[in-house]
Amino acid sequence: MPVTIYDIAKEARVSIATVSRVLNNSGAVSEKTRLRVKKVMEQLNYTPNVIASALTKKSTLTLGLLIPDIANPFFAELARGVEDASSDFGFNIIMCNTDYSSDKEATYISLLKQKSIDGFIISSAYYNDQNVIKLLKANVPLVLLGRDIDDSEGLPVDVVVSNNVKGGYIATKYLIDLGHKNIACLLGPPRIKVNLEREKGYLKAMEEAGLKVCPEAVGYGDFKIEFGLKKTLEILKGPCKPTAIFAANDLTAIGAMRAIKHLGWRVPDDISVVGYDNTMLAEMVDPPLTTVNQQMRKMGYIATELLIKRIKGERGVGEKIVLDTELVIRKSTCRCKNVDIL
Amino acid sequence: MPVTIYDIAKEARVSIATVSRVLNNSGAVSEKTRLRVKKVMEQLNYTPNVIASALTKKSTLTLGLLIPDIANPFFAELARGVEDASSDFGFNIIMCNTDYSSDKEATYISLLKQKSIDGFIISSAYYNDQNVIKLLKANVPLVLLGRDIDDSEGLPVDVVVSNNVKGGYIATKYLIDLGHKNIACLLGPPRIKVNLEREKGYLKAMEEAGLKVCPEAVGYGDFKIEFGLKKTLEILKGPCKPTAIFAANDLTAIGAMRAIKHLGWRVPDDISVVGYDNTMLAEMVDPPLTTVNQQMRKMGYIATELLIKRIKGERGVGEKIVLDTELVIRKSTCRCKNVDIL
DNA sequence: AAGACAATTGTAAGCGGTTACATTTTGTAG
DNA sequence: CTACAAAATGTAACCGCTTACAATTGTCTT
Repeated sequence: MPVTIYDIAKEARVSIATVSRVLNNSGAVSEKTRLRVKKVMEQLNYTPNVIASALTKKSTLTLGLLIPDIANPFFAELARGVEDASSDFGFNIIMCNTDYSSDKEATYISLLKQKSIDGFIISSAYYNDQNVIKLLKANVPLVLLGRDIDDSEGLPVDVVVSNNVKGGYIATKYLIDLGHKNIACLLGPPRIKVNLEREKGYLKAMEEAGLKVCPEAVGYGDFKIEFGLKKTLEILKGPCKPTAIFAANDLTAIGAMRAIKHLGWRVPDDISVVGYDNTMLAEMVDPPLTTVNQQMRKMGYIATELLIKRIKGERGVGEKIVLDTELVIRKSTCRCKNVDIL
Repeated sequence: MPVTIYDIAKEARVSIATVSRVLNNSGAVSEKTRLRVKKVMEQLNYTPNVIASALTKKSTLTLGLLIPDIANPFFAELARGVEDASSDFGFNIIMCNTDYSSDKEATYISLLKQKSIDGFIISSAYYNDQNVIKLLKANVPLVLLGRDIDDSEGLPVDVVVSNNVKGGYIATKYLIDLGHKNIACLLGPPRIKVNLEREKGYLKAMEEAGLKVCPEAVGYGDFKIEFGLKKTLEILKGPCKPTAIFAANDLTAIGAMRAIKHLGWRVPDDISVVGYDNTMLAEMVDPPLTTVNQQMRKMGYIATELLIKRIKGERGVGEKIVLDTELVIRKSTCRCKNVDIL
């Protein structure tokens, strides 16, 4: 039913090889026949069948995007950047939600391989993600987005992340500069490297300022509101009595703010809160959240660009691109008033 | 390099036809050989090439999802439902952001057709979307998600939407019951049918209560914060002086709240605001937004289920499924205190 | 005008499966 | 033990396109 190169060939009185040549701008075709073939294609409203060409060329112009959850604004932003780049370069993306599960990730990967996708954009990697390692060993083109693995150096992976150590550092430093000395730190899952890095930044700032870290006031969780809420309640009821909280993402920070309000305190007057990510939520909560901005869309875009270049064979060794982070100061932070802690 | 049915056939001492039969559970294969072939597949770690089979079977187990913007939480939720269902039924989804542009939509559609996807989930349709009409005429399986077109009846389309008339009605009715008589209404683009429907619900509630609608207090926009902000400023500075605002999505409502605060009024004490969608934003803004809940994830899931059934030939005529909407009451609304309007 | 070489164009064999149809095996009634 | 239908298996064409290689045509030299 649909028109094929055979139809074009017949109508233009050439062989299918010639049709294929004008289709791919490959091989030598005289200008005269090229035009004739093109005209026939127009007339017959021909569109090439990507599946058929994929069978021999092994390229589907399709990429797989593995993220934990598209309903999470952070990943939605990344995904948007990825899709924008894909579209700009003539690729499409298949979106997969792994829900932080290695098994789901593995299932998707095997499915997508069967579909001959050209490469993977992986944003769900744990620091020692076996799925990723396996892909790399099998020499499958991929790029790590937002999350690095442990020994990416030496391997031909491109990694696009943002400067998490700096992010943790500037957030904490800002609180310290405001006079806070007792600062809690709510992190995401330790299996995700960014959390270790943000913690590192936090610790560095604390150490530089000669401040002690209260062990009960540092905790790993799961990046969700509930965690921020519960952990903050726990911390505030415990021995540490922090005057400020640094949370490793906006959702956790929002949970922290709720907990504070729930206990009858005020943000920022009694306790300052800094978040991380600068999702659209940050400017909408009350008070608007001071937070570390990551260039999520840009990260997604750049990662995809790199992957496509790799697929096209334009890249050899792997590279790690670190995008800058910066603090966006809003209303959830203020000078420390709680002097009884000093 | 990769193992094919030929390898399996040779190793299991059968023909490729038999291998294909056990692969698809089609045709008659004796239990004995079936087991033998399966074992060889295991041993050789065989995975079928979807592309090759797609060439003859014309099925790629892949669906196209067309949405305006994945970074918009509303569509992200829909997309999550869609992807969940796809995954449950063994399909994958290709995500496309149309940015509300018919041209972009058309481009994606033609690209995806070349890739032989099995069907479309379209959530970006204007009420008279020509792209959709064309697809329907070409008999391409598709389902409309969240947005209906004008004359979907009679055509073999499945449509999954939520009850927008009711949504507009209950939101407005609630405000009326709180004593508000002068209620503004901020709508999205009139080219999207849901806005007409929500307006219809609004008008119905107003009429039933015998209230007059102030023409300057009703306006179409673009579903964004900025619109809510600007339009609200305009309305509040105009002749209408409403005591409550019904906005056709949460972002617009948030914009309206900003405008109100900007003018030095308070929400809800001076002006009540109701939103629409119940995105996660609604519970995070200050004050938490009273809004109409739509079952977005469920909508996405059901739509995808229907599409897959249609692809499998299990459905004939089109059906329109209308999911219920309900009001979620939070803190952005209260009894009307502004008596000088009466 | 013939020969040499380059530029075009065509032929046919895949790519990895599916499937109609032919062939062989098996099972069972007579 | 035949005879014959049913079950199992094999053969080969095809899906729509790419591409190595062969064949043809065109251009220039001498």
